[in-house]
Amino acid sequence: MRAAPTILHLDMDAFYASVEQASKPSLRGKAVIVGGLGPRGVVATASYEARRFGVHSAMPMAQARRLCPNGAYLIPRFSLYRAVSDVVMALLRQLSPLVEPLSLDEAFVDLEAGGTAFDAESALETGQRLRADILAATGLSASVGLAGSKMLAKVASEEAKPDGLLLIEPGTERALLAPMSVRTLPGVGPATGEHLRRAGITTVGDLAEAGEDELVRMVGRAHGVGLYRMALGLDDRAVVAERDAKSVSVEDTFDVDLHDRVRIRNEVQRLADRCVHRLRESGHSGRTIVLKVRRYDFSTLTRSETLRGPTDDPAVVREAAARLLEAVDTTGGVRLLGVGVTGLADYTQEDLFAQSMAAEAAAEAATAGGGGGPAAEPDGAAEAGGTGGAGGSGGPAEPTGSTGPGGPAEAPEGTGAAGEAEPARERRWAAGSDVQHAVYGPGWVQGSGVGRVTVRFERPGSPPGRVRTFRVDDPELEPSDPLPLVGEPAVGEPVPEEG
DNA sequence: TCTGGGGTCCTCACCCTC
DNA sequence: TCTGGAGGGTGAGGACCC
Repeated sequence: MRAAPTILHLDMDAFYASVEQASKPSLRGKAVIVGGLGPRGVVATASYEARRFGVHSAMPMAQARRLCPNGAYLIPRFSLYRAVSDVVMALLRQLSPLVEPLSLDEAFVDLEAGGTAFDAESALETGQRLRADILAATGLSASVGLAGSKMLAKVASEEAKPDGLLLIEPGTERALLAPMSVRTLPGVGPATGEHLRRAGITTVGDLAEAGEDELVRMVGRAHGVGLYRMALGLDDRAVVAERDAKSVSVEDTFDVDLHDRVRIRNEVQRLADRCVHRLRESGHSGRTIVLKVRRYDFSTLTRSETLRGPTDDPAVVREAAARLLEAVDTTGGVRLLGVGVTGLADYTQEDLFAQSMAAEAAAEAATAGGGGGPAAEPDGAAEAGGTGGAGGSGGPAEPTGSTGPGGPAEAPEGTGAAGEAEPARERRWAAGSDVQHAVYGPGWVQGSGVGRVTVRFERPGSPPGRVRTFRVDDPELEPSDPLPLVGEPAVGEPVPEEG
């Protein structure tokens, strides 16, 4: 039996870059590249204008700058992207209760389950209406794929990009897929693609011809069976609305490799705290602690330890991470450190009991005048990016992307100047971030350096605004929250001048 | 100036128990 | 008592995705 083409795959076009263009009118039609701006940053999203220069996601930012020196380079503003994504996902949920978000800008929808489509005609109509609704609600374009399965719907939206819609008619799948590159199929990345190419398999048609046994021999059981079925256009995975997280992790890449063992230890502790913070936010505890280390030569290793029971105690995670670090040789330097927790469990009574015991023990230790042990730290120590005083390290680390070009270097290692009044740090203005000026109103940072910050005063829906330069410590300039892309009345705000 | 961050899934090796 | 195999748990690494 052929499935009706009622699985919809939605893909927002160049999402982060499009949001930036919508919120910054002077960037419309220009090459916009969003990603980490530090020396080790990579491109998260490039606008279609930037793609014409060969810039694409996951490319090192330095390479992107060489290819497209006149592009606008911006840091990601996830809070804004999340807000826009919420609007889009709400529109999808009006179509069906079965919506499976894959990321901020992508989702599957089972239209039949929502009663909004039951055949090709009604699916097409729904898809077109959805694209129009998204445009009206966000000002952004989206591509839609419609087919009888998730895999084919995703292939369809990929083919429809940008700003298009494609429906794959039941019965035409194999003929459509056959000439396509194996890389079209989800799960075939650079390594598998190269592996297949060496065996003379470059198209989906070649995959189908090779047969299941041959593919299993080449790429393993699970992958081989899956690949063969996809090559035949077969995919019966259901759209799943709710998925449980399986792990929580945090990691930082450093602008400069870390060598100092004390500093490395401190960073691991800080990451452990951040990880626990995220773990608690998600309402989980976890049993296996994972330490990730990427060394100076980009070789990556992980070390893990499974506890007797799940925990969300920062002291326990810190200690486990520290133990794991002891077994890792870091001579030569490390460029990335990460701490993760897997084997997640729901919050349980046992956990609460264990924690209260730990808290009691900590309180006792404190009253006994011990002091110092990490286990004695109050709960608040898990707060991410908190006061920074707990760790005693030389100030918070600078993850890649946080500094602008030519920004001040991170604090020197081992400067434990606790107690001494630190010299006031120069205010930093990351390119692309939102600001509010007491006189000129809302704007965004176009660039900064040598004590100056350049701001363009414009807002979503306004004409391109004018640029002004201020001292970085100008008291009239404040960081601000992003403005909504659509529907914000510009009452009482100064109107940007045409520049 | 090479190569982010947060995930998922799979494979393989090793150890232990039955 | 010894041996072999199955199967689960654990640890490490690789590939992939957005």
